[in-house]
Amino acid sequence: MRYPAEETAEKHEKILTGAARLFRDKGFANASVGELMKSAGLTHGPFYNHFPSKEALMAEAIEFAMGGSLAGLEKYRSDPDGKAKYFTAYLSTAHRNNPGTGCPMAAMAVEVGREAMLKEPFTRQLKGVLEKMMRYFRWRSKRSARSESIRAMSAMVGAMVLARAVDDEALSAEILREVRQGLL
Amino acid sequence: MRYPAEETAEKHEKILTGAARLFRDKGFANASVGELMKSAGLTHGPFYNHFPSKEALMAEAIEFAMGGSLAGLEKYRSDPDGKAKYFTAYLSTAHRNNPGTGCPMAAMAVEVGREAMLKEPFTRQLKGVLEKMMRYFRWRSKRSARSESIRAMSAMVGAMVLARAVDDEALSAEILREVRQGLL
DNA sequence: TGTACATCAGTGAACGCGCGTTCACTGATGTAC
DNA sequence: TGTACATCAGTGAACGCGCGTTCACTGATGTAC
Repeated sequence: MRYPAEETAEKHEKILTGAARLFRDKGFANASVGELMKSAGLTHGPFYNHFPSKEALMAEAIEFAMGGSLAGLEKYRSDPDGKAKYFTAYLSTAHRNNPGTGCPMAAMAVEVGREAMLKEPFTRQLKGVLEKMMRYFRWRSKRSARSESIRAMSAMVGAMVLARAVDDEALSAEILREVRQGLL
Repeated sequence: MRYPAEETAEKHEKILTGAARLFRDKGFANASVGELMKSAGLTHGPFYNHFPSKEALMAEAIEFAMGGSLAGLEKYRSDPDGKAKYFTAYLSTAHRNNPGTGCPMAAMAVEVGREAMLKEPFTRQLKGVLEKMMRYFRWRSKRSARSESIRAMSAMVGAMVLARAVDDEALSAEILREVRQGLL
């Protein structure tokens, strides 16, 4: 049956939100179209009314999730302690334990590296994150802002990836703590 | 037909070598048992003569690949410039372009984080790498060796993961370069 | 040392399963007159 | 304003496919006598 246009747009958004979470939690390969649609409260059929393919949804989900990260940076803007607060929130066990709502770079970048079609949106959004980090935080100097941002981003992503893969709670927490202290 | 015992051991090794490469290149989910066996010059059937399941092979492949990384550290041992050489080799475009023979942490850690059974071997081997980094390289002080090793490892893994996901050669090279300069 | 037989890794067809994707159908909504 | 009809997102069965895994069979090797 036909549905009001606004409901359709709402459902598109719901699929995207669920996909952004499930892709980060389980990876692109392990999150099935049926599961994604279920998370939006629909059966799997109408998926193709919204997206031309699973790969197209992956690309949109990357944009969506990275856009969320970008928006998340706003609240640290023009806070003199913004940088320290951001690093501390990023390198927390809460973030480690919730990949589905966490940093898309830590959760998705490895798979993006294997799928050429996903690199373009990822790269574009990463540039946006980098620019905001440079502008919103207080770095040692204006000249070093870009270098420092790249180094901080790499250290945080690496720490999160390793902390999640490690079985030993003490070591996992140590990785997060050491990298945080190295950055502050 | 029956085969000499040494050939069987050789084939086991061949499957493992191929798996360690293919898992790093394509990810666990995207490397099929059939493909793995083909890379060892066999049909898919006898896989279960060698391994009880694909998951068991994943665990062995992690051990094998991480063991290779560990062995690779030996050549930097007791070279006063060992640390700088290691960081430079790690953060090279050659390494970035060849995940299949590169760092298992950068290639596998995200998926390990999603599969409880794989965390134990990964964690054990990571501890080995960390210990060798502490002992083989010259750090600012003995007391800071562990912190510095953890920070360097995190920065390198993060840089590699991001450099591989990025579409823009200039930015990808910049990430590797900046992190290298930050560590030296 | 020679012969008969048990061993067991490799073969390749087959299994059930879940995947991404397609499609004929439904029926409330929006629109033409 | 009321009526007839076209629209189109959702339904759910079905498609072909490749996956991990199983299995009856093969036949050179190793071993018992």
